[in-house]
Amino acid sequence: MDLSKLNPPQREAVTTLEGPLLVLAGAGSGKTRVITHRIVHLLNERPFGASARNILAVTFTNKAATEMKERLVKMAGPRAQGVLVCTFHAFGAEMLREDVHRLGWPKKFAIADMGDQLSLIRRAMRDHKVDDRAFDARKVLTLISKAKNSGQPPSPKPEGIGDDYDLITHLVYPSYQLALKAQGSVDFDDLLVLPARLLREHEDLKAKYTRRFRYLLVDEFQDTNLAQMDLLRLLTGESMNVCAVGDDDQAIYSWRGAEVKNILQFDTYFPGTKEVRLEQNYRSMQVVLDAANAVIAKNPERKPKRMWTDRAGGARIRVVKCPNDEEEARYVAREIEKHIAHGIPADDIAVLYRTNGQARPVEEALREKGIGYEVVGGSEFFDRSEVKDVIAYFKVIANPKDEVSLLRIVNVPARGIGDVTMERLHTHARGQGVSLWEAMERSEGYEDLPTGAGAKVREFLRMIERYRGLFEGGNLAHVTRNLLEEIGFKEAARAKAVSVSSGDKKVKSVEQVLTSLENFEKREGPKASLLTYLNRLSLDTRQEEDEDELPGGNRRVTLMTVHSSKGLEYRLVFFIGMEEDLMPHKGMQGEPQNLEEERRLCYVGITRAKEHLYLTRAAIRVKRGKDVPCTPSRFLEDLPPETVELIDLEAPRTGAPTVEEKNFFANLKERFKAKGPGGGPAPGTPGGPRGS
DNA sequence: TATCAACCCTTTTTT
DNA sequence: AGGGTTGATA
Repeated sequence: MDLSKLNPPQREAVTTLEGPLLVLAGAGSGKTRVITHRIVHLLNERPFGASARNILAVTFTNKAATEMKERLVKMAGPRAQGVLVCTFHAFGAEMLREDVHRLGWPKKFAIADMGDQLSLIRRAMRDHKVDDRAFDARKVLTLISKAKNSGQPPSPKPEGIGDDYDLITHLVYPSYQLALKAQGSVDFDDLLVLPARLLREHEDLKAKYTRRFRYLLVDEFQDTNLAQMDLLRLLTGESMNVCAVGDDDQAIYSWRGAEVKNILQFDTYFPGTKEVRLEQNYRSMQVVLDAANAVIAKNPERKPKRMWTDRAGGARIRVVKCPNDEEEARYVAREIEKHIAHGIPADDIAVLYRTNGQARPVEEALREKGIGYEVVGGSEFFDRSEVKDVIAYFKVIANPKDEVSLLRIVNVPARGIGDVTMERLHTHARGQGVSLWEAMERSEGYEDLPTGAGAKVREFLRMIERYRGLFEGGNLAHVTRNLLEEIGFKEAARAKAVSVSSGDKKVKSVEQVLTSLENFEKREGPKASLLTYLNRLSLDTRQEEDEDELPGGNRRVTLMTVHSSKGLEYRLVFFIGMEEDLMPHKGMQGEPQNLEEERRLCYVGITRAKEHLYLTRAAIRVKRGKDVPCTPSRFLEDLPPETVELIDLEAPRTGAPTVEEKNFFANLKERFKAKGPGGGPAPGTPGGPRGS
């Protein structure tokens, strides 16, 4: 490996192998390069005989993990296969897979998704006589998650209770945790908390893991939370060979409990930390970097740093005002078409937005033009009710104690087992202290149950048990097909639909589940089971790529939230919806820290661009089916005028610009004039707005 | 117990 | 706009 291609601080980060190391890596400073080179360097140097399996690299997403692993293998060959690259959560799941029984969970535990969590919380609320409609279960979930991540055990703590939600949380948290355990499940937070407990309470495990993982690397360290830090410290052990890479300016997950503190106080957790700063940006042109720096500079309390680049100049940033969100999308599609014609490959183009809902119009506009695209994240597929139903069948078959899923499917398709019946069974289950499933098994003796209802319940039970046996033999997709056929699932789904086309869509999504299951079996081979499939599903939200042939080869434009774009880069970036209440998002403006995080989010979005950047906004946007006038994002006003080219798409047929908008543009134009215009778009780039 | 119409609220971001 | 829930009716 050629270390001379690295700049001095990069080289230092790569070659400092022993002891704690904190790499403060600004946007585009070659962070990933440092991590991969460092791992390859470890493989080459073999300090104290260390080999690939002594290295653990933790990334933020599964996507990042896969990509890093691929890169490593490319750089270092097959010996890099032994390096473990994964997310904290995936790592935790792996640890639990082996040893969670020591904490009283079954070896075959399931991972509860957010829907499961909310159902359990709602039921716990009802058990505590809390109206689950008057109080938002999601808020309770957030509070429980915060409690877990800050190390609070599930015991009610009378002091420190503030408002109603605090009280409810203290009531509900223990019941929730008990219910979770009773159905043999763990939630996302448990994937971090329970492994830490294993290491803390079991010396042999601590020895096993610290001996195995002697070199730890953590990417995106600014977005780790307390539980992750805790786990990291336990894994690090005495050696403290830990390398954390991050950028406090890109901390955008505080809402999930991430603590920038982890980066700012790294040295107190790991005494003797060596700090390396990477301040040269290799990614973006000067213009883009100037804009990004101007936006982030307004945040107080950052680690001082100055990003610079030697890539002078660049195309001005297009700040585009569009009449409405639909026009915005069509403008984006038109420009993408032009840039592709000018030689920028589609897979070097990204459209970024604050909320997943903004993807819709863009998708439509791109489809209209026949431009291939891929939507990252946005679990739309797994949110469809028929998909959830099929998954719920899997969950019940894999784990009969999963009450949430059982209740979901017991009457889907309708088989005459209604709410009344299930309610009665539930009462019996409670009374006898058994699971709902067991109550169903014993239902023959229940007097309040009509014989017809009881018979149907037991018939359902036998059917599920029969399929449990069939699934044991592998052939998951095939068995699933039989199951769905037997219960008439597709027909029922189609019948439930409001229209023919939506019925077709439902059937198609069911078929997609089958395809995904088939692919999973192909990848995993004989060790594929329903449980491993379900666990992979909850840990890795990536959708399968469909293999459709596209006009422009298989290169696609990427559509995603700014959050998902962290760590990625594109030659051409569209950051859409640059409006107040969207970017920064509504409700994020009260607390100053929230606004600061929105600003960092904006910074992250801007710094994804290597060459061309568009910041678009709509004067009118459809929100919940209503036209809402929108004012420009305050962040636009922070852009240095000399980096900006203002474009105002023709006024719409309806809706004149608001006074604020007029003022804003007048203002920016004045500043623009004062600084002196720098001419039109840079050579070789497509022109401004033109009608279609 | 199933079905249909009226009403409701949603929306931040993700492992 | 869209899906989910509630309440009246078969």
